[in-house]
Amino acid sequence: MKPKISDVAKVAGVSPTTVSRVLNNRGYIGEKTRQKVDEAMKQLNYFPNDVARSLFIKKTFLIGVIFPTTTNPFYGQLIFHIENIAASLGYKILLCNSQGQEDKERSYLRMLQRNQVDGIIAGAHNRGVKEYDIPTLPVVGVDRYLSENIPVVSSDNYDGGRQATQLLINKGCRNIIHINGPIYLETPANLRRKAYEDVMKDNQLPPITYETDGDNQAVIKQLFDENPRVDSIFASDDLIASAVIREAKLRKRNIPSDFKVIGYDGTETTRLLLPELSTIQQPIREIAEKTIDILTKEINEEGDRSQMETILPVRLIESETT
Amino acid sequence: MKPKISDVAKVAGVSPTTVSRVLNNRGYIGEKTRQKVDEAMKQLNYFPNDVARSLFIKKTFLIGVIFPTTTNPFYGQLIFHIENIAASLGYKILLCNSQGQEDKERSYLRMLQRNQVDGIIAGAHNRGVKEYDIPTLPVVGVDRYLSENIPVVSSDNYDGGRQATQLLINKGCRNIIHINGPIYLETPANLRRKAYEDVMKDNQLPPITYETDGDNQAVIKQLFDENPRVDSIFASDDLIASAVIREAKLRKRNIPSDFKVIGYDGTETTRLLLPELSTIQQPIREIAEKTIDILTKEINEEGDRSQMETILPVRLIESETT
DNA sequence: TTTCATATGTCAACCGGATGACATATAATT
DNA sequence: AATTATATGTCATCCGGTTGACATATGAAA
Repeated sequence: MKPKISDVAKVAGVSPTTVSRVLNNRGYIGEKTRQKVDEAMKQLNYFPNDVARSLFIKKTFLIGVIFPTTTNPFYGQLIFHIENIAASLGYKILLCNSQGQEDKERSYLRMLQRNQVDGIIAGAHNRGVKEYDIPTLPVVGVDRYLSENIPVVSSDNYDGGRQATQLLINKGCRNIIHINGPIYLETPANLRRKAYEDVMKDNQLPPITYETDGDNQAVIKQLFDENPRVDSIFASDDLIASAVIREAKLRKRNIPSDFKVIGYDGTETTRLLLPELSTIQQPIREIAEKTIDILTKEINEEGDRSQMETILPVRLIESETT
Repeated sequence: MKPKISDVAKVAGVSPTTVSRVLNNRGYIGEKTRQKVDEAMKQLNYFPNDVARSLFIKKTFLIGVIFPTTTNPFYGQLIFHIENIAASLGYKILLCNSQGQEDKERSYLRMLQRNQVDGIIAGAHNRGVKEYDIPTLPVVGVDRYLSENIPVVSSDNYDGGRQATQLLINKGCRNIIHINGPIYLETPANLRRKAYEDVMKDNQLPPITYETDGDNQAVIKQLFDENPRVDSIFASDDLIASAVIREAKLRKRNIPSDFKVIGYDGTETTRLLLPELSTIQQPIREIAEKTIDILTKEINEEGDRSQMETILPVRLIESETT
């Protein structure tokens, strides 16, 4: 049986209350007593039961984190930083991979509430999941509009889209196509596409966009078939950009002289595996920092309801595909 | 204030015990009563408090997961599958990024015990962290020997190393160099190197190994400088392999005619970003499955202490760098 | 000598829910 | 009419730790 406070008290020869006082540094405690208690805890290999503690203090120091999948390098890196910063503040992470499925998202939300998390960070969101509006529970969205009452942190997607498109134009491209993931999500990431369209129009160029539903390869083939004169592609993330490069090489296009590609995200993993890819790098660490900052302030009821949207600057990385 | 069982009872016009009976499906419950209770719960937006429940039943359905970092695509994908399978069994994941630091690992272990996790899955391990030997708590290691009493799940690293080396030899390479990450970890992954050395010796070829401490690029440059005649490299993971390719291209080596590279891991992300890389693919999903299978059996005290090591087969992916 | 800060103990209530014991009531069976 | 399965209520206890109230003891300062 796991030892409890009363067991520690017996071994140390003090009262349970005294042990609790030592644990929580409350009231008067003598130096010798503290030592006796510490020794007893070590001897019994005692660990305070945070479940019991949480029940009483009505706080778990748990943060629920919902993203589509840790497999994607962007989310993997973002979650790493979130966990990291949270841990430094004494918070622990309950991990949820929603996989873009509404029902999973809903059931995770129930689960997190049953577990009495102190707050939720979510970057997954299907239209129609209204369950995020929980009056009693702080929630922060990352790159996703969850509800009018929920603060969002994202990078400057519009500026990123603008920079990417402008770069291609500056390099002399005219037949620039944008390709993005599922657009039905109400996400600030759609601004990348909007910026692309705006910049194209400003330059009297016709915007053409494709959308992948997951099968990147098929859509990209179609794109090339339907647009033989395409001279560059702005992909809404680096994975798609990579598939584009692949297909372009198969079609004997010369990168970057004959054909240019720029991606989006600029994760550590992409930089390592595909350093030649030009891309728009998101400030992942800063997004994590800001998100936790807002969330913990809401948890401690110091939330600033005036700033509902936080936008962080992106950085253009010019490499060898542009 | 969050509603509790007694609030639900009041609204439904029944006793708290009856509500608890409905929640746990225990004893006799009338259909009308069940409906009244369900409605009351919906009306109050009631969620059972799992903290209180856990305290009483002495089970949290929490699994602590400790790996170096979710940023690495191998761990990201592994954790995704672990979370996924765990969720389907009603378990939740407490995520820990140890970053290869002993002190972090230790403090995570304390944290997990305080939180009364039902079990721990760990793939991080620094020599000297003996705290994994927790008599009362099921632990399973992934690709890491944590202690003599802790079961390990890994892929067949020796066979992977053998296949990789043999492939290079079969392709006519003779100056094959192995490069791996920090080797001081007591990990089955060291078998990759052992296999490389064995195969080389079997073929009367001198094994040469390099070790990176994190700064891949520097070590790789040094490797090329010191071994101008190197004709192929077996890297212990795909990220290193990618850096090797990078450097080889800088040195105008022609891949694969003039110079060959094979990596290790074969994650989804690598396959997407660097599909041309030949590699040894680990069965990540199966590793996750087996790990959880062993862990849950230990949690339910159906553990099979005879099988302390589980080794799953790897798969050679021949692509364009060999 | 009195006063007070320090140190520790005892005791009870509480956090929210689970559960066993027991009482009671209704309706269906025998 | 007696028995039994079904349905619900009351009550107390427990899970492990926190906290406030109150008592008591000691040594130092006033």
